[in-house]
Amino acid sequence: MARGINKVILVGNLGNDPDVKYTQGGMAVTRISLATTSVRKDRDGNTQERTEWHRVVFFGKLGEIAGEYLRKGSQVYVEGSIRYDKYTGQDGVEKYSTDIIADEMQMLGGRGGGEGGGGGSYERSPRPQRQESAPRPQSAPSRQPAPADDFSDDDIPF
Amino acid sequence: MARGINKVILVGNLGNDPDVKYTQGGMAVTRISLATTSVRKDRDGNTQERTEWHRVVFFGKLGEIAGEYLRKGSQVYVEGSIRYDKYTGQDGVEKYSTDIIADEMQMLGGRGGGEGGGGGSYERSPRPQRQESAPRPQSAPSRQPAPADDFSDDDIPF
Amino acid sequence: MARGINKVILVGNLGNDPDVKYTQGGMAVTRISLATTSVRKDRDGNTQERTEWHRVVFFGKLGEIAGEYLRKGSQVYVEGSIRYDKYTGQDGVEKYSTDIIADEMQMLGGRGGGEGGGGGSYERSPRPQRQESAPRPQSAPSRQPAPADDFSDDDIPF
Amino acid sequence: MARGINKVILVGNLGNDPDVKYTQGGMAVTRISLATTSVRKDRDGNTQERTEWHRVVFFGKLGEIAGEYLRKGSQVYVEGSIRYDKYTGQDGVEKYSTDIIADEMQMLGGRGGGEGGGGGSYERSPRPQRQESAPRPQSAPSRQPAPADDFSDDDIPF
DNA sequence: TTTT
DNA sequence: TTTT
Repeated sequence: MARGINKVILVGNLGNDPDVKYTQGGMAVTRISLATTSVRKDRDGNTQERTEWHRVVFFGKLGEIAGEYLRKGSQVYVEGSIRYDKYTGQDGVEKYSTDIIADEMQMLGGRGGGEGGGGGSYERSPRPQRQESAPRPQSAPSRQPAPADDFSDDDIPF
Repeated sequence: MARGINKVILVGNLGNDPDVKYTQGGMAVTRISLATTSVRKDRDGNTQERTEWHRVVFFGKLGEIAGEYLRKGSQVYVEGSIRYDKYTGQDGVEKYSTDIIADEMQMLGGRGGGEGGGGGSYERSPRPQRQESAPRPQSAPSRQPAPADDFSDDDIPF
Repeated sequence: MARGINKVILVGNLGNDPDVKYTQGGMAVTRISLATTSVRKDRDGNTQERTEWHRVVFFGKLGEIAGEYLRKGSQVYVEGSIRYDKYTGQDGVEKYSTDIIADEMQMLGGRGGGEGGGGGSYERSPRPQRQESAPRPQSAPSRQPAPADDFSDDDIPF
Repeated sequence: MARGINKVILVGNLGNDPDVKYTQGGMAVTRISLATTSVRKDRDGNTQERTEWHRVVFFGKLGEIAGEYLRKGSQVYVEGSIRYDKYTGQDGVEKYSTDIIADEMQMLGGRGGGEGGGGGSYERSPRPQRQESAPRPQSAPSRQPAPADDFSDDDIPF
């Protein structure tokens, strides 16, 4: 449960190769710098461009895939959320940073700038539940008021 | 892995109470009819309205929550994807239907029209992996090139 | 002013070249068929694919650009809204259709599948304000290959 | 034309009443602070909350509407883009800020927290085309409480 | 600083 | 009907 929606959708190109690090626990933390450019005409009719550089972070399996397949120049679709952080720099001054925490990624263009090329979409892996054994979901009612006749006993369909 | 993005974001009101059914396996399949209205001025300056009625489907845990908390008139945020189906009606004629398969929902407005009221956001539960035992993720490299110094050993953070 | 949000975001590939028609008033109405594919593992661990074919419609200037630059196989980002229509077929039977009305488009991949290639983003032009004499858009070709028979001479519809 | 997609979708509650200022040219520049809260379970099964405070900016007509109808506590849907700015503070130190530039807004919940209540959606007005004499917008109040000192007399910025 |  |  949460309260509110915080969703970001980006399509842009990487300004550099991804930066991949690992936590002590072995989780990948991959960062990219992603450019999106918008264009408008100013009041004198001149075309003006402005580029935003987004700091995008991928965790876990998604971070490994990003680190492996993305390269400087790659075009990529990213979906995630905004996170604002405040920290104290080495100079003792309070600083602020903004990151996009990715939870879905799709390489675009067939060969985005890297050699591996190829498009493909990946989702952030669900956090593994920490539990002794996987109990049967308690949410399923013991008695069904009415069958959903157009779905078999499979799990959630497409 | 997938190829393409198919994403729908809706904010609207329910035209009726949810319709909850269950598969033989006990999975909830809840359907709602969601109205979104757009307004424009026609060439004569008159205001014209048009309402789309979306058929939204919630599966599993999300379907149970939708069935429990949503009511006719409730305002809700839904995120999901479009699914087109083709089937043969009882009259032998081919028919087409379009559904929005929800994977996130948030009740809006503090008391959307039902008594339970209250807002809150819910995500579609991840499909449980079917496996003998949960093996340690092979994706974690045996050796880490560099520690991600700003994340502890926790799982994926906020 | 409106009531509700009806938003669709697609990234996919064209199954065919665009179909461009013009209203009697000279407005372009361009249709494409856009594929998005999702993949999941079924309960037996087998990979299953499912492709949705979206009918996307571009009006006006955006329709002209889509018709000019998109080609079969092109990868494209589309943003728009869902519209459901009900009509009576030639056989007297009521039918339903679902279209995505585009209001933003971006060609992806650096060379979308056509020769013109190159990416770029375009927005639906605002509806021209009613004015003394509506000059014929200069971008409309002097000869229309085919009338868009299902749209009157109005400006961009809902 | 542009290159890239930079899209943000937020649903949240205002932490304070809107701050409305006007440029010397009479354009409203309204700022709100919008909270979105996410919840997760940490590895010990405890519920953890994290709230992001988004700085959202509305320009022009949209800014006037936001200033008029939104209030502390109001729930609102906002669509826009992210803009990162870098500036030198009064202390001579370089600082960074992140804003969400809104181009669509919808009040939620039937009575957003203010008296006017009611939901409704508004889009950013298209930039007026350069014209002989730019008439002063009639919607701008005859007296501006405070100048929006960080925007010149230009129209809606990036 | 909001909200539940 | 696309794409990988």
